Amino acid sequence: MIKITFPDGARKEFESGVTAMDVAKSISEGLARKVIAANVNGEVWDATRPINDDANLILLTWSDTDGKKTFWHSSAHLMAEAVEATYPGVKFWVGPALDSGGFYYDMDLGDRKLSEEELAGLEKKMNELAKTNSAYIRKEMPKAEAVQYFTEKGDEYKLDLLSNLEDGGITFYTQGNFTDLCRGPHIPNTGLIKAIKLTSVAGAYWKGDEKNKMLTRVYGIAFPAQKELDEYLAMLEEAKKRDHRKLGKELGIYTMDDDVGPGLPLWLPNGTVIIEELEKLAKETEEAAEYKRVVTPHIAKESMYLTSGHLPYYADSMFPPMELEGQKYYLKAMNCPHHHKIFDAEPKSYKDLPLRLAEYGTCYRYEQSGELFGLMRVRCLHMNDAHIYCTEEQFAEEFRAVNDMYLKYFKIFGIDKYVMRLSLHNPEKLGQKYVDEPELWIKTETMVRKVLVESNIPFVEVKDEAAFYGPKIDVQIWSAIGREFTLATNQVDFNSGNKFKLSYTNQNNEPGVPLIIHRAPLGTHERFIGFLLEHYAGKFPVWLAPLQAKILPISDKFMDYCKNVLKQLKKAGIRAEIDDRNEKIGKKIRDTELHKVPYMLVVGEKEMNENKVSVRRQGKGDAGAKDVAEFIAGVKEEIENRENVVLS
RNA sequence: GCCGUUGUAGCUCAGUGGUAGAGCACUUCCUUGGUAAGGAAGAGGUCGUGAGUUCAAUUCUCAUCAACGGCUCCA
Repeated sequence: MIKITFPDGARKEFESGVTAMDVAKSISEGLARKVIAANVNGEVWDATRPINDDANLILLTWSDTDGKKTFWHSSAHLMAEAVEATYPGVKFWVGPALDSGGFYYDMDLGDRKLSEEELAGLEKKMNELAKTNSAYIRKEMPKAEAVQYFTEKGDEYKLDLLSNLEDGGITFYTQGNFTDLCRGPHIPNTGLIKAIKLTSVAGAYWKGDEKNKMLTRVYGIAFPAQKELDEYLAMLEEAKKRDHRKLGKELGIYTMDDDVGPGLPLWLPNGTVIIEELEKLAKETEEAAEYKRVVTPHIAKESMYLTSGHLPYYADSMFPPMELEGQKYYLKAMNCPHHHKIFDAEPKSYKDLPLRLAEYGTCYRYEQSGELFGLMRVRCLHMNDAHIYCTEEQFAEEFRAVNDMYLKYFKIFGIDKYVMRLSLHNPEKLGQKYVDEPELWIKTETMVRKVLVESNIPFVEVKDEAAFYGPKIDVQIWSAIGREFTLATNQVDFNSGNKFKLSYTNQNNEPGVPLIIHRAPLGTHERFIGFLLEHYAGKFPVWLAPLQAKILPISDKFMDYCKNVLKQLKKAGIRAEIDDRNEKIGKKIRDTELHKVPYMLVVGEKEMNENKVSVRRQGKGDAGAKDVAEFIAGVKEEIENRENVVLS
């Protein structure tokens, strides 16, 4: 007999070799039907795998994350079975569950191409196979035997997987006619998979290396009930409505034009208003933090990028040079070298430090064509850039001040769904991807970590993600459709000072090399506004809204009064317009609502006689009549405070 | 850059081997209407671009450009 301990601390005795499923059945049939896997002593196991020793047991169902992931991984196997049945000879690589939901399987279909139309056929086959209620059967196999099996099969992919596995504990899973090398675990049987949707087919490099062969990747999602699939698909539809590319078009924020070029957004008047409000915020904030503004050209000679070290290593990400007077000029992909030159323009003393140079600099990056993505990934970008030149002693405080600036901004915008990522170097790549200064790396990484810890900022550490000149903190956010982006960045640079021979005279009249902080708390106009569009679902707070109030006359009899109200609003600095179309009030309200204008001011005879406006807040309906002056005072305050009223 | 998909009016989308259609938006007229679509008429597209097949191409084929879903990349 063995003792099984449950999460609530209860203990119960069972025969050795009992399975989680048996345990579940001993509790109730209903529970047993729901169990899809088990957590045994902290490891996720098949619910059907015998437990031979005393163990802590958690029964996993669909409501557990590990339950869902097991379910999706088993769904990937089911898909592989359907693929193998449909396209014999296919070879499989890996088929994991995704943290974001669903699964994929990478496969080599030889010369065959898989089109999206064929996914429906595969789905149908999967549904048939699911209904056979085939059990997922686990089998351990010695490595030699496994190698022989795949050698005979001619499956170089699984042999590659095996080459990295230790003998012992190598397992295979079989359901129906499909057998796969797999560490598991799996759900008890295919019958649990009730609703399947194969979402897309894509290419994916083998092992994620672009030098390798491109495999075919099929993405899918599955659920234990049709209703959940329907809800999932509805959620995707909702997410699409938030997509900044759709909202950007609907709200007249930006446009792209074939003649201008890919990744080169044209900012429409509405988008430009937002840019100017953001710049105003940044300038106010930076002024208060004693930054100095600078302006630099969009191009520079090759020699500067040789100095900076960007050439030749990053030439691929820069637009090719233009040649003039026997010199090569590059469009700038970053502002730092220009700022370093400004630092270097006059001799510096320690009394000049920290020196903080800020610029909304225009950069051009030759992003690969397949990478462009609305406003989030573009080839022309405006960074909320600044470089802080400081001494080692000043560094921690400066770095902390930059972090505080981030947090202040995030509060203004109500940004709370993000991850701070501390990006560290990889010692194995010193001298290649990273500047070969092992001690400096450790030293600065420790400093940065300390600032984060002391500021009580939750963060994750990621190795091999640093900039080539130093560690950095990135703020990761997700687009409406789930793509991850770096919104803001705060980077340490202990290298460029030397490269540019930057120096200052210290208290002892000796030369010192400044440390540099690269920071962009608002990222770029492009990405930040793309993000804000999705964050607010287009319903900008009043201070950012391109149009803040729209005056809606009941009929044109009240036009003179409307013009008078408009004049007062404009005088108060409120962005306002009159809807002077020959339409009924319901139509005017509907159109203004759809354009997500924060305030609608309905004006008719009553309002005209009382010198009032009937206020309607976007998304909230009629808020009653107010004196014009009272309304203006309220809105002005809302704007000046940059109130972050988020409407549902 | 790579794999797959798509490209018809300002927007969303039908459609066809015999030189195109809807809704919304737009213009004009009627209506002067009180909190999410009043009515009528009109204008608007050489069907992404180039080439090929054909008596005939928006439709079929190829190339190219762009967008979309991924992969890789993101100093």
